[in-house]
Amino acid sequence: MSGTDIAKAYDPKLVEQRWYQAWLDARAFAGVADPAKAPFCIVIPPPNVTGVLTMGHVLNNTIQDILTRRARQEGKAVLWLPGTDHAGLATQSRVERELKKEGLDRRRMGREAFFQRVVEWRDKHGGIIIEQLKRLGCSCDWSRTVHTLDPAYSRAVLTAFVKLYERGYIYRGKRMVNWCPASQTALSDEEVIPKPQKGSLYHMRYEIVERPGEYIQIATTRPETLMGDTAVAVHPDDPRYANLRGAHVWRPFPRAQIPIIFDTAVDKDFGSGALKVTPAHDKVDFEIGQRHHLPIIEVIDAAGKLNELAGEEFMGLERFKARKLAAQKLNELGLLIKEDPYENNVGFSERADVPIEPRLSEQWFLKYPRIEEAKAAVRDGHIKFWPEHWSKVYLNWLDKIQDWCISRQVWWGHRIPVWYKKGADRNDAQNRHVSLDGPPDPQNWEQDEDSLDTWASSWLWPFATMGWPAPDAKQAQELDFWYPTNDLVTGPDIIFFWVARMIIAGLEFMRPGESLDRRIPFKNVYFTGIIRDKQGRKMSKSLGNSPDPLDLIDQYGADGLRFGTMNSAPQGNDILFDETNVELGRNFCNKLWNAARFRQMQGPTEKNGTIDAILNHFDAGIADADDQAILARLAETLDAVARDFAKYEFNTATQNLYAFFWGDFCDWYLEVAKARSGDEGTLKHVRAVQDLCLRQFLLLLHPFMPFITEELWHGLGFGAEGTFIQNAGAGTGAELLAKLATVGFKPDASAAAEIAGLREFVSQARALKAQFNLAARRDLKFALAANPHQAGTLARHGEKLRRLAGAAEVDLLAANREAPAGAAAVITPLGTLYLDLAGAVDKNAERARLAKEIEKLDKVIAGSEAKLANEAFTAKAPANVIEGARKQLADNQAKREELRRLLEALK
RNA sequence: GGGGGAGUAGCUCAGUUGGUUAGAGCGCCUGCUUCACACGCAGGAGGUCCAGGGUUCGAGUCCCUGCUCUCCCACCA
Repeated sequence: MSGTDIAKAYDPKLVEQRWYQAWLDARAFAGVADPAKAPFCIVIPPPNVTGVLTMGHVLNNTIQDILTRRARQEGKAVLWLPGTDHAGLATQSRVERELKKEGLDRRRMGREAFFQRVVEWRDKHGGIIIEQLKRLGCSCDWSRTVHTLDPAYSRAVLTAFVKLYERGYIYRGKRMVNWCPASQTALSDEEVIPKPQKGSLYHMRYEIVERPGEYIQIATTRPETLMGDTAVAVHPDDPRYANLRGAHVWRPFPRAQIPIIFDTAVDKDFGSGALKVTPAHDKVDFEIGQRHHLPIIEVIDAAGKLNELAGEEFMGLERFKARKLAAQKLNELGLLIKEDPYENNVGFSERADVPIEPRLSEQWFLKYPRIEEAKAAVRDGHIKFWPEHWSKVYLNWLDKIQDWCISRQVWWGHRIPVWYKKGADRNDAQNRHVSLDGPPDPQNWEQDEDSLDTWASSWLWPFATMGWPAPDAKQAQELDFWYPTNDLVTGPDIIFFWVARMIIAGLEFMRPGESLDRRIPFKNVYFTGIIRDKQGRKMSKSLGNSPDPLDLIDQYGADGLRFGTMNSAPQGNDILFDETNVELGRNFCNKLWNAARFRQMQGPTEKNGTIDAILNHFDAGIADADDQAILARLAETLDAVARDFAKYEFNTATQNLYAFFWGDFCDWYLEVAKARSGDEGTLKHVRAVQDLCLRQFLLLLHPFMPFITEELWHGLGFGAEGTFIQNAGAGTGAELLAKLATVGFKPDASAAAEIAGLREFVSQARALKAQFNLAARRDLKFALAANPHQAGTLARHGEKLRRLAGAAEVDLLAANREAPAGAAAVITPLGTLYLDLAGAVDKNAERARLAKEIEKLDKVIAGSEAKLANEAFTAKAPANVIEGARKQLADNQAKREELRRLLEALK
């Protein structure tokens, strides 16, 4: 911006792209590991490379950008390391959908061809999100962008696998997994979404072998699995079945004897208290089966169809059709007692949205290392969680942690680096080869078909992005410099998926033998809330309730979106998204823009306006209470925002910024400045105060609104050519006051109170005018019966008061002079203010108003009197509280006296 | 079932270690082209701080009980 031809309204489109390009051209975001500076590093939670920006990303990345920009301002060596995630199953599913349209199938294409196809798809659709993050203003070091399937990163992932295998943490096992029959892969517990389903509870009966004609009653929702039953279980304390120890029942089809067993996992109070046990198709049943050494009979195959073990009638039948048929058969055999409607929770595959099938499968598992250390790291405060309460959730999970199934039947990912001797037993470790590059004689081996869970790659993010495990010389120095990283900013929904696992990985792999503080991956974890719509629903594509952040940027500007989002996001709370918040941010940009315009209209600003340069025009002799008050507020705000940063309270920070700039600087100080049109010296001085406020405020605001602050920083001449605002610090309140002291400015503690009084006075005067529908009039005469100690105030601030109140005159009444006849009156901190209406006052209405005010005061005074009359209060309350109460009482009493006098005068 | 979080103005939320008469933005009502800004200015209405106990001289704030909403985990076949 330059000269006087500045647009009336701020147009972010003209500014944002230009500055972002300038930052990129200057490599302003490059992380330089400068040992002379304190390190500050954030690694981005890698978004899905083919994803697009959501409001969740906006929240998350705005916070990260705020932290990194503030750190640069503080003179730290800053690295915000970006990257993307290959999102294994999600991406593979999308490409498979495309293939289906073309009539293709990944199995027929073969692994290599399919992988290549996904690579092409990724390269075509990937990276959009990176460009979108740039639109938001994110100051990542893009030259370091990492993708989880990059060669170096992939080697890190496989290295971790090999190391953990060698250390005995990884094993292959037949275990119950959440099998998705649609995608034909195992899912982690976290990828299974329980949904309430309406179905039936089938009550059936099995005949007791040892007592023909006697039956045991069993309830089940899944009769289609009964062919895989290998026992019936009851609770050992259940008196109804105590006499059945050692007994057996007849499984109706295929007809076979199966034992009655006793296990505490059975709920006595559910149904009849007897449970059919199908170890192959239910997690709990599998565990019971293990305890009782039951055989495992799989009757459902990978596609969710029944197999030959289920019997001829069921073979090939889809599982839900089989359910109907099984019920029908039971009924025909007279074994189905009843079928009740029943609602229960069924686990659904998050991606394919079909009921998962608990299924035994050969999988790779990780037994987590370092669990105790991972707990200690958070419990003992080496890693701080914000808000703190998430640490309970974290510790709770680690207490009940289960082995992690890390293999996925997916091709888009890191293929498990295990080879099996051709034709040999894969479960015999003798027949395996585990290494990064495979066996020397590959013709004799075949590699495991599975790939690793995506989280088994991203859990290495804080160090594998920096060159681990094979850093070159430069990387080694940087890893040493920036690890552990400072802050991690993420959603609490991935506290187990990602955060906990990164902690474990860091402790296991980084700097073996060194202290906990050196091995943890980050020092602070800030958990954002979840952005919801106005009805409190999670934002989702299917609901269509998620606004497109890019539309919002087009409409309101990136700064407006950022500020509005932060302003409405208190720490630890979910955010109900409301576009009016973004509007608030946009409006604030405009306010800032216009305050700068106003300043420029008063005269040119200096080039390279440092604080010292500005202070050349500051005249301590001219400085009055308004200057005192605004500079004190500026100093306060610098410190308040610093405190907010220390506590990660970004919404409090935006509120402090907003209140200072709009409420104090614009609403009061700039208005007052308009009235201080004395000599050239006064003008220069007042401009200097404005410049100080604008300069320090732009610095303080910059992390929240990077574009407009950069624009104004240069437009107002504060920044030298080729420099950026992110490299200048806002400083503390004390530093500002110290600078001011060098030009003879001494803080005056009473100034703030005096200005508060003036503001109240002006407000009262305006209200008085409004009461008589005279708000727009500027030719009215006021008279003030000043309080004794306020007589000088009017003299000092008369010009300002007249201008702000819109008064032609404010007469100072002599102590003994009568108030004008027929005037309306209001009590202000300066004294009683009369508005001369020359008899136009409705006396009855005025009396009613005064009486009402007196009545209100009566109540307050009565409360104060009662409190002060209470000996317990005067004996126990601290002196300053008692003093405050006394003063309040005295003030109110005096005010009431004056009101009574005014009432009397109206008679 | 286990563990969190939250109930304050019509809406979304602040409210420091308990201490004057509980605040902001939006919305609403009234007025205003006042020489930066109508994305603005000015004035105003609007509150049983979920309910009931308790601690205290004093509770929106601390404790207990209950109610409502919400999230996470484990899930009853």
